[in-house]
Amino acid sequence: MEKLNIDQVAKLAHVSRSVVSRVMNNHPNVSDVARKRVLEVVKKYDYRPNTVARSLATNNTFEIGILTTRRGDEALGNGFWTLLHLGIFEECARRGYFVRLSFISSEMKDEIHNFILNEHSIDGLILLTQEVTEIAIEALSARGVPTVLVGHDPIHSKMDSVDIDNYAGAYKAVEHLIKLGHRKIAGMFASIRMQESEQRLEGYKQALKDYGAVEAEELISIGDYSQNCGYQTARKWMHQGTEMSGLFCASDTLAMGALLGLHREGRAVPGDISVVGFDDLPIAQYTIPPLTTIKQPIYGKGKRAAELLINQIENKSVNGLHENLEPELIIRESTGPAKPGFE
Amino acid sequence: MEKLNIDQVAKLAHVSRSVVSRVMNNHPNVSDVARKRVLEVVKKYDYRPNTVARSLATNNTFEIGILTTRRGDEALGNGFWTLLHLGIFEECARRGYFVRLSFISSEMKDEIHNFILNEHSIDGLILLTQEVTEIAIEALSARGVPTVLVGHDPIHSKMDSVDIDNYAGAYKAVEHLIKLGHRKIAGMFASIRMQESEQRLEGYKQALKDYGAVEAEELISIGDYSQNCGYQTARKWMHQGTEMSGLFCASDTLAMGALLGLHREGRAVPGDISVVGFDDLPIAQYTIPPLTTIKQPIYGKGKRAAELLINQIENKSVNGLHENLEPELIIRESTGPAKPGFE
DNA sequence: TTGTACGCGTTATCAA
DNA sequence: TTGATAACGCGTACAA
Repeated sequence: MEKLNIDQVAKLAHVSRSVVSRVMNNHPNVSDVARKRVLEVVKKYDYRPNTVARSLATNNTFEIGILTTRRGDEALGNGFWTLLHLGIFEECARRGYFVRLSFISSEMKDEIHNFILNEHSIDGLILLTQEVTEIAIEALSARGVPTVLVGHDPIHSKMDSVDIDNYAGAYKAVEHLIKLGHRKIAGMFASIRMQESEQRLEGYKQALKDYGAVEAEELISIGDYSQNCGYQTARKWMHQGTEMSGLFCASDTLAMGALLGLHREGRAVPGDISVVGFDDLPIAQYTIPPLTTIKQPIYGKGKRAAELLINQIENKSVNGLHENLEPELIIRESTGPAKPGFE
Repeated sequence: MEKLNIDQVAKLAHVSRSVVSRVMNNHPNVSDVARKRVLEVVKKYDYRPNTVARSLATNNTFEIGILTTRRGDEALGNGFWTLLHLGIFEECARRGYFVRLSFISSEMKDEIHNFILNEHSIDGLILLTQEVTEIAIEALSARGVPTVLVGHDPIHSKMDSVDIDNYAGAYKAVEHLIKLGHRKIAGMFASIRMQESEQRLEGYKQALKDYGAVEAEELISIGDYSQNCGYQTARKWMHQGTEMSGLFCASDTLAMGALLGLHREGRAVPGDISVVGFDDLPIAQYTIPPLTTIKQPIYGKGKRAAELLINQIENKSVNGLHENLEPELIIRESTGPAKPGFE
């Protein structure tokens, strides 16, 4: 069974190539008999138009690129990214687009030019994380590639972006602890150069303020999202004798590290300290104890980003849209009432 | 700054398009002065050859596809896949290939034909997991796409594949437990329809046999790799009063579930039961207690698969190569000596 | 409704 | 060493 091209199909169907092309692209103005003849040949020989030739003629590839942060194993290996990629992939598949995957770091700025942004090879781009945006945006701005950001970036407000309401998420987490009676609630955050992280910090602070709980600098740690950071910080606090009965971690990975750190220091969760995470990674159900956390729609974020991007590609309309999805409190077993008298 | 095409570059450099083409592709037989003139124009206008047109002319796309299992969130969200994807990506990037990402499940066999295997759009394919192989292989076999399997599949022995030595890994895990004095060692495995899983079971059994430890059907569970399965199985065994002092789990996710299950049932790890996992996911360092496990080179597996695939693409040589990488025992804190008198 | 002819931007062949 | 010219396979005005 040879591979046919459009001319051979046309000949076999006794029509011109235009007719074949119209049939393949569902264009109108094709007589029923012609269409039928073409479809028979197509089916018989399993004809598929050559994607590359089609791209050359139409100047679009039906392929989008996603740029993911390239960090260390620990940060990449937490399951967050696969879910995000999956959300993007499935929406793209639904609408007929392929997905090209890349991991980039700041060391490879040159490669981004030469490799990622190869001319005409993709229709659009999704940048995962503000970190990625900072790395790649310069190379992108020159060319006019449709782009969607996952994670708002105030500096690039003309670009579509999607995120969750980080402020609200953090607020809900702290509110939950407060309603359980906790007054001294520590917080672990990643670098506030990222808007996402800054807003989680703001939500945390505002909840403390609104409810009149203890606000103190020594109850706040700024580092990164790694388990290791959570672990080290928790141990440091315990060694220093920093008093707290609640702990909000701006990611589940931080929380996981903190859980281990607290365990090492002989503190019971939630007996001595209640812990809330952020993300609701699949593993959060299986920490010891299972983690109360703020669920963010990771898959949904990816899916929505893909939607926005494809809309942009197909309508040629740049919107400067900034969308927020809602996070949700998931109560498990790492939080409990504050001990009476502890305030 | 307009985008130029090869003809415009040629005109500006006062040469013919052929010369430009040769320069861009590092072909010989170009005079130094001509080369210099071309490179000046290229640099000045930031000219990049149109990838699509090039693909049409050369009939290769410098893009490979990877097919990942599409399972539930829990199974996808454990960090394994990102690492595997990263290994593939980085090797591809090094050799100038793009990576197209897809997630497939058995429900979408049609889409695999229509979408994934689109004509001429990729140069080769990596199938992650025997599961994926089973789903996609039929559609693939018709066309002659270079393919590499991650995870050996006895049925498709003519295709290149890469895996780790699953038998040896399991053997090492059990041997470790035995040397700590354990005699009753349970094992949790995934479906033995997968060669990978079957070999882990074999390694487990053989180690028991070689060292004269207890071999018993009731100490073996066959399910899947999910945390939930580990959790349920552990609880079931405890309820039934199944005696054991060691537990080998064929994945870290199983082990994580088991850890929680044992905890719920009031068993101390490693005080009452020592647990060994498999994979060494990044999270294995942060379970409570940190998990002793068999480390497999996840990133390296991806990298090696990409190497094999690109070799195949570029040498046009199908080898039927089956490569095994070595797993390694990582001792953390979930294993300890058997209690004296417990045998 | 159909068919012809041309363009998309390269690479490859072959003669000069 | 160079430069026409012919593919590569498809989409699409435009004319019929």
